Amino acid sequence: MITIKEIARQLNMSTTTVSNVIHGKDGEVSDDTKKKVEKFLKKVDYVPNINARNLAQNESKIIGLALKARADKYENLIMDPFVSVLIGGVEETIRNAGYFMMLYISSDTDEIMRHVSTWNVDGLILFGMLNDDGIRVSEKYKKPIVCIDTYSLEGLKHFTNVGLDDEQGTYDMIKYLISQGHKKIAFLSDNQSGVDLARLNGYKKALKDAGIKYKSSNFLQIHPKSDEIDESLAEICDRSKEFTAIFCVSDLYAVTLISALTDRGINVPEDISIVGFDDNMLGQLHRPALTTVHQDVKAKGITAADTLLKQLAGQKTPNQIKLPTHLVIRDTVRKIN
Amino acid sequence: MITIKEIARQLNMSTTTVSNVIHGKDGEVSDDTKKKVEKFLKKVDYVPNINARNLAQNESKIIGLALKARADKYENLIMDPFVSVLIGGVEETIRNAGYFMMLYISSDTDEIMRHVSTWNVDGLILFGMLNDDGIRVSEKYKKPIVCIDTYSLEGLKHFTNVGLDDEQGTYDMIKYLISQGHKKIAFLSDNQSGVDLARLNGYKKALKDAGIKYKSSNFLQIHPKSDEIDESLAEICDRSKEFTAIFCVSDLYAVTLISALTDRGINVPEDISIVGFDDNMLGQLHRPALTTVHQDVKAKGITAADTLLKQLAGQKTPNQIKLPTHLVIRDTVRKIN
DNA sequence: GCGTACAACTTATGCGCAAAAGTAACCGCC
DNA sequence: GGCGGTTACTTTTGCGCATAAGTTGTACGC
Repeated sequence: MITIKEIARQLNMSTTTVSNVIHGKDGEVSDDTKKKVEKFLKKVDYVPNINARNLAQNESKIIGLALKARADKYENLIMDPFVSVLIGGVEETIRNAGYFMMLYISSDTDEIMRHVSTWNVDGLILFGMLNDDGIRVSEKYKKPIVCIDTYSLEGLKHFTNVGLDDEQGTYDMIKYLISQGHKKIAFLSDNQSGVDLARLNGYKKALKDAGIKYKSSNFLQIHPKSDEIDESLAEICDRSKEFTAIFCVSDLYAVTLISALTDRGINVPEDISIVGFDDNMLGQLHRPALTTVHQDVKAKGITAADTLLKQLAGQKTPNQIKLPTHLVIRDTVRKIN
Repeated sequence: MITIKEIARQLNMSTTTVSNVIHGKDGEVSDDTKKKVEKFLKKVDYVPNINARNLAQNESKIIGLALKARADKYENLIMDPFVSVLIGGVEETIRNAGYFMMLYISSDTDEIMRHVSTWNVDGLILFGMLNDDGIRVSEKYKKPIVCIDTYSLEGLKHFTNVGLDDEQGTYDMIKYLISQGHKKIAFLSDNQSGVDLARLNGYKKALKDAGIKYKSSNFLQIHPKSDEIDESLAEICDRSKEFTAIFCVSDLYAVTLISALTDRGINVPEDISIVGFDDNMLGQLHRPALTTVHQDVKAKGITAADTLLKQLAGQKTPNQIKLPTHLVIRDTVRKIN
């Protein structure tokens, strides 16, 4: 790798002059030398040593994307197309802005923090952090942080959140189910916090507005860990007669559930209606095609990255960005009387 | 961020002493000072500045994972669960070895090369490169390179390839189809090079061994670009009566095709048998569940990363690693007479 | 014809770290 | 008692870059 010093030596000039040309500092250098240097740079295919540059500038041009997986969801997380689309959106945006992306997947917040400080990343995008983790990280590192899908009022004082109007999206879907004659609607999720809680609230609100009483027994818990999922699916299938429709917090769960039901001879949507949330390829390719709440995951990644880049450029950004959702009516809901 | 210099000042000793403790150079430093320094390091939560360290050491502790997307497959690539599982496998392995992963997605080899040299990565994992690209990159940067799923005899002189026995896997599947009475078997792919070509060879070989003549018209070309895919699917569906079974080079294509067929009232496996390759969640969750060739994508990522780490440690590795495949018989193949 | 302003450079410094080279004290040994 | 060897340090250097500070040379105004 050729260095500025060597280039300067060969061109018989100072390193500062070369450096000035590299940084396009016109006015500091004559057109003549500028051309000469530029030609030479191209010839030797000069690439700056990023470590030296970063050391001198005290920046890194790296944006960290930390995916925190709950230990019990690890496999699931990385399998989910949601994640790769998100990564794709972030990477593309960051790269176009001249930044680099360092990906970090862990279930340990401390490990993530160590990683962040080691690399002195310029900014951080966090996904899947527990609410308090985001705060912990942001308090320790005074770098801009953008969280994705984090629900925490306290957190919003410390970082920007990019999310959805989860409550509204769910509300719309439940309202749609009710309009199709459904009253016994279950809510399937793996936890009752953050995003899932917001969706649960939308569910409750829609029921309430329709005069249907919320029953806690209609909250169906799925255990995503690979050695438990079959059991929890079996339980849910066994109880399927209690409901006419099940709202699942993700397409993944919806499709998984439909498979389990189908295997037991319970047909969707004839015997029971199933809806999801996300609108990813899983539901799109499924037959019957999944009725679901659409969210634009790539846009989420892009928005998160854009917001972070703005903050790095010193611009103000709202501390809460909610992307819209819309219903995608396909074939897994039956109209009943 | 506290520096070694500052620590040395506060402890009233030289930076070298501190540095020696950090690097565990016993014998260079007394137990007393060692303990003192270690205590202090813990107290101030010292984290080395990686840029300075890398500059001084001329290494980076970064492994680059470059995903090259053919421009027309970009969306597709990042959507495919294949990619996220692969990323997950690589990231996990690299992280456990104390390395970091920089992810780079691009359709431009030159851009990837620039990225590589900018960051002075210690090693590179390439996926989706055209065969010659890998050689170009490896000739320019004398760093260890591991390619995934690259078919190039020439390339194997320059780098290690981690792949599958694609030919055998396909051979086994076609043989199975034939054992189920199928003779008119189509081969669906989007190109005829690399992995797909190896699978095509397996297909041809199995036909030949069964005394069935290969017809080039049985090669079905799918155009994955979003504005062309519907058209090519329609074409294929229109011709579906010509075959009793279609081998698809990926589960994604298989499931996509089944959806298209189903939408036209053509049932799988009653009217036509469809098989895939990969065995990912797409086919697992599909009903009827997809009969496919299993490959362990995570193992692929892990193996690639492991191999690279070995090379970085100066160990010899084979220049060609083929992971095994096996058939997964599920419900998309009908036995015919 | 002298001071000033400015263009076009060069020299020097430091970012934080690792490591080579240097130093000083001490111990044992013939 | 002088010398090699060892221990436990310190001083110095340099990685490649950016930049602050310094140095020319020259055109211009009065």
